[in-house]
Amino acid sequence: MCGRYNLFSELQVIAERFQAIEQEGLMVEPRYNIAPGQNITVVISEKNKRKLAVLRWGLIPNWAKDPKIGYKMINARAETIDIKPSFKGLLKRKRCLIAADGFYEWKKEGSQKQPYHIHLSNKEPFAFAGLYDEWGNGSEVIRTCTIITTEANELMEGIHDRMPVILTQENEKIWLDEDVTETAELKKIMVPYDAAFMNAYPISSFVNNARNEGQEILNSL
DNA sequence: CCAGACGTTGTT
DNA sequence: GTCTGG
DNA sequence: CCAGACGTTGTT
DNA sequence: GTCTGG
Repeated sequence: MCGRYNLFSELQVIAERFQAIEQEGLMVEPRYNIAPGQNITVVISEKNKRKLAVLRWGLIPNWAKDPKIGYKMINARAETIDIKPSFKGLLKRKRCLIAADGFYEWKKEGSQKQPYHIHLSNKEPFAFAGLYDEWGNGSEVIRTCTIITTEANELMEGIHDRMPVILTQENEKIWLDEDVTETAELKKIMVPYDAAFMNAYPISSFVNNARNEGQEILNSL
């Protein structure tokens, strides 16, 4: 699955990488330990114009009575996303890119858990496939999102059996294309990223506590 | 029809 | 054990 | 994801 | 809102 990640590239680099021009109230600080429940930077397309936006990680469906449900909805399985009532509708109309430089997974080693940092070999930022929604109860409005997961590729297999869906730049276009509503076409691109272009290495358990921040999180053990 | 859930992960 | 908060 | 709390009453 | 279970 994907329950923690990082985004430390400069805002300008991110905006350029995703061809996203407009920005609204953006998180500028580099983040090395992004956790569910926090505000994150995403790319949304409206009328074919890409813009950066800030959403809370942990989807609260618009029909939810209790927003606490968001703490459980941090991921959506690609395999069933088109049949689950919570995600089905969003897949057609509320897709977003979630900008990242890397993510963390914990490998079970007996009773221990060893965290790993996973990133692209070229060290460039990339995007998770995500869904978002807007929730309100009359007095407040919360915009939230979730990260889609798929089975592990050859690199991830040794660490964990699931991984987030990372889109190629070509597939990012399809994902943000508002004219694309065919589930089949979208399912085709929710697949494990090519392991040949990824790298993973063990890091300190300093990352475990979500209050910990700082570049040293990326240091190899 | 209405009522009630709606999620993923990992572990058992 | 289960839920909430970071 | 992991860490950390998890309760009520009455008093300050 | 939409789906499942009774």
